[in-house]
Amino acid sequence: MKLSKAYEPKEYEPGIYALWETSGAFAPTTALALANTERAGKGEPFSIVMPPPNANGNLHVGHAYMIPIEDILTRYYRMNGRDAIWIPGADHAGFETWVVFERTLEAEGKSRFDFSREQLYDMTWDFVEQNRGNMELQLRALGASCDWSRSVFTLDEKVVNTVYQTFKRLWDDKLIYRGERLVNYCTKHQTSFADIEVEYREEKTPLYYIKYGPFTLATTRPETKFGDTAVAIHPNDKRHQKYVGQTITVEGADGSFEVQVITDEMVDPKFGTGVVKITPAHSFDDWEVAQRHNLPMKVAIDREGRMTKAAGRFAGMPVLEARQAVIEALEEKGLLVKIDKHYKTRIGHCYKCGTIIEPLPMKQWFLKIQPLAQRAKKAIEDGRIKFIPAGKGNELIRYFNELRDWNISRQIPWGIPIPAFQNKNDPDDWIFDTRVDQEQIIINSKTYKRDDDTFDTWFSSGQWPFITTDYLTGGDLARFYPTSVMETGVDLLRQWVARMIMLGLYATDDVPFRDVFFHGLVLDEHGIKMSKSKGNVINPMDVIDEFGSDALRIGIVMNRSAGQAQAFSTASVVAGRNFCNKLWNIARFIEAKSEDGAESSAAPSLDEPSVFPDNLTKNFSSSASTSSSPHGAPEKNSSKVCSEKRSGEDGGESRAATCEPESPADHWILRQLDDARAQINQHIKNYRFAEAVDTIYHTVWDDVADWFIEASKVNSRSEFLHYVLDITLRLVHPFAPFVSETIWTALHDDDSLLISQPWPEKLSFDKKKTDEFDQIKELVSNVRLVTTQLPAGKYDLLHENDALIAETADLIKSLSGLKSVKQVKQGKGLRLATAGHAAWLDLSDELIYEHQERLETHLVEVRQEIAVLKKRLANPNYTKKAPAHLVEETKKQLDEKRALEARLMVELWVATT
RNA sequence: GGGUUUGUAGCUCAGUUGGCUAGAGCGUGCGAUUCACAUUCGCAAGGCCGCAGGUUCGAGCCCUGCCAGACCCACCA
Repeated sequence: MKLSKAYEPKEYEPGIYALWETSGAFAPTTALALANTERAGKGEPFSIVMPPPNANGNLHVGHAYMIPIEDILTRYYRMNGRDAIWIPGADHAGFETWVVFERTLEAEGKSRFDFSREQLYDMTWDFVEQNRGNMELQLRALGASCDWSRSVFTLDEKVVNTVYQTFKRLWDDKLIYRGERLVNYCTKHQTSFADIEVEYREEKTPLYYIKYGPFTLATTRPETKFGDTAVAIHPNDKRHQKYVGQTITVEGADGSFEVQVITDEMVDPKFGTGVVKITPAHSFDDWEVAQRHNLPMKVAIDREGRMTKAAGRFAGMPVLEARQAVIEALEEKGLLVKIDKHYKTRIGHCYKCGTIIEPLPMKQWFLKIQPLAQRAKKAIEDGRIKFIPAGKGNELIRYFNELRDWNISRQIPWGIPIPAFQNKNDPDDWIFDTRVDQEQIIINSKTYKRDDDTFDTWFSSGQWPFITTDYLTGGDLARFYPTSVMETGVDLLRQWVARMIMLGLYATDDVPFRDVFFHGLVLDEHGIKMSKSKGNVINPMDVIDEFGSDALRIGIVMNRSAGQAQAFSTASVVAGRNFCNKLWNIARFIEAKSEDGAESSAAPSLDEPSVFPDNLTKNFSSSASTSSSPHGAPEKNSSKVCSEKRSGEDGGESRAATCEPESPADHWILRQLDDARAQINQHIKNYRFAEAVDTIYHTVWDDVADWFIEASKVNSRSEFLHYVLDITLRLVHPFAPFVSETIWTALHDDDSLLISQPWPEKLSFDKKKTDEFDQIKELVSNVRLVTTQLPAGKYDLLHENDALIAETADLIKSLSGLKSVKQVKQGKGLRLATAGHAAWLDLSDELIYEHQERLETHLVEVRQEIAVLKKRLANPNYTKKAPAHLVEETKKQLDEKRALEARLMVELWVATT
């Protein structure tokens, strides 16, 4: 029985995930940490909170980058014995979900206004509940090793309770206030938006020049004229000074009205005519001006986007219609001077339905932000939060400085209701009360009516780290706050990360996380932003279906750096798939080897995938695993110690195998693995995931497969092969968890899981032996380089009693594809330019002659390098100022190059003689 | 208007505080190979590191200017 030739991810991934999940491996203080007392408590707890994906949606390709990163971190620190948790979540995605839900209502010919708030809330809840499972299944498909038992939905009771607690505290601290402000209002969705939720588009819109009392002014919105309460000029503008301070009468489209003439810096004398009409209720600029000058406000547009009574005979018209009608009326009256049809300006749109956002005055709940912002700013300046990439911290500091009060109300039912009630008889009397399920409450015989608004999603999301860890209530997860790292997209820097820092510091007196890693946008293959309208969206589930989850993980993490928007590359996913297959075949080879070496019952059984994973632990046999069974089976093939240290009471928790290296190849591969281990440690610590993947990729492929396994074909010990595989699997696991676990469970007949194994410790090896293998490698490369240029055929390698070559003759022969390696009295043929060892390729004179040109080229190159090095050393500034070790290094290089030159000259001399 | 950021091989991208011959994946060329893997193996070609200056013993990396792109923010009627 054999493993299938190629790794088939689909056959194994769901089963493997189920094994992890049912084994409890995702929980903090894992079996590993508990069982390994000497490892437990190593370092601080590690925690990461998942940015909750939309409960109602599907994961997109951005998640396919985010989840692997968070998973790599979690698996890595878990294997390192840290008390590690990754808390998943699901987002009710207030407005996003609301839009989708409202669309289904509309499809049924219904409107939100047909239902009460409670009904709408319940309907939406059911709607989300129906769809919620998908998202979580997709997270599993990506291999997310998060602790599902701790999953938090953004409308869970504990979320609401904490949000109310925070709101109450802010209220008591006088940081919450009710204010009339201009808000960005979508007349279709009937809700206001935060500034960052408005999508500005550059558009052509006519600029009308109209007569306005004694002035002519330019406006794009003549219909708002009914809301004008002033007209402004720049303080230094000489042209209209005589009117300043006066009240003038303006003839309009529907009768005349009076406005004051004021001066304000905001007016650009060079724009239009240098005169601006001020409409405080419908323009953000004008609102500001009105605040400064204490101007009255007239509302000309209502929440439906229609003209109010103030518009006289235009009342009830939609805005755009009114604009046209007003212009026609002005033209009739001779008040229209000209129209600039080429004028372009930026117009705000609802980012969901595209409706033009109407600035409207509205009573809203506001959070006084600056006290919170300044504290957050200081925390960043003090370096209490580390940003990756670092520049993002400075960006936040600037943002905090200019941040204005935050409108936290939304006019949609799908969200957390604002716990505030208004006295029916005194509109200014608001009280905090959490009985939001009641429309009105009576307190001290006064009737209070509920505010029907809900919180902005980011008000609750902003508290996510301390909510999910139950920090305020002191649950058992409280030890994980502040969380170790927040991993999220650059696009959420302001709307989410900034708010978590502000609210975290406010509510807990501590930063919500130590590090923030920002991932960039994943673009399509050509570097274009993915969008449904462009039809270039890549569905991660399709990619998994075709290439496997591990392949997607590797492919997407590879060649990517923090914060950068970068293209998705199918080629990289293919590389990832091939990598998994490579690892798989390494395991197959090692299995086959131990089969060869095993005499009797020791046959390993690598089962057909079709039976997998049900018979997972049964069908992959015992003796195939490292030579010592838990019951102490005798070791074979080696007098050296190969043992397995196990810990845990009833077996199966964790194991650390060791096996002494013997051959140069053994020592060498241990060094390579140890280097990889150390490098990955550094890379993970620095959040350099692409480099970490690169390291493991090349270690497995180049070192383990291409050199060590190749060498093992000549001479191998099953135990040591398994030992190498064991370490390799551990190193691979955080990056390609499925394939590594599949192999692991296949090789172990107990219940042990790779996910719970310890990360490799420092490996020891003999440097002399590793050097020997390096020399063998160099010789082999040299032979390959020469023979690949020659006609196909087998050649003989000659040496004059070289100990290493003699000892490893078979190995060299095999690796180089030689006919033989022979010891001779006198070397002849082509002398190879290999350091430290004299060896000749026994070639005919013609072949040597053909090789001559190559040699000459090589010699020229080497001589050029020598010249460069000599020049560098001849420079007194270099030898004086450069660090000593670099100068030494250069000298060493020069020596090496000269030696090489000498060898090449010998080769060439032989070739030409 | 302000800010951030990018420009490195045919393509997509790495290159950490300046320091060995600037790397990877894919692609390309030549060759090999039924015995772990064609999702294979070996070898190679391919780079004025956007342009021009500057600092330095030394610059892909630091500084200045320019060219080209991306993104974010902002109140121009």
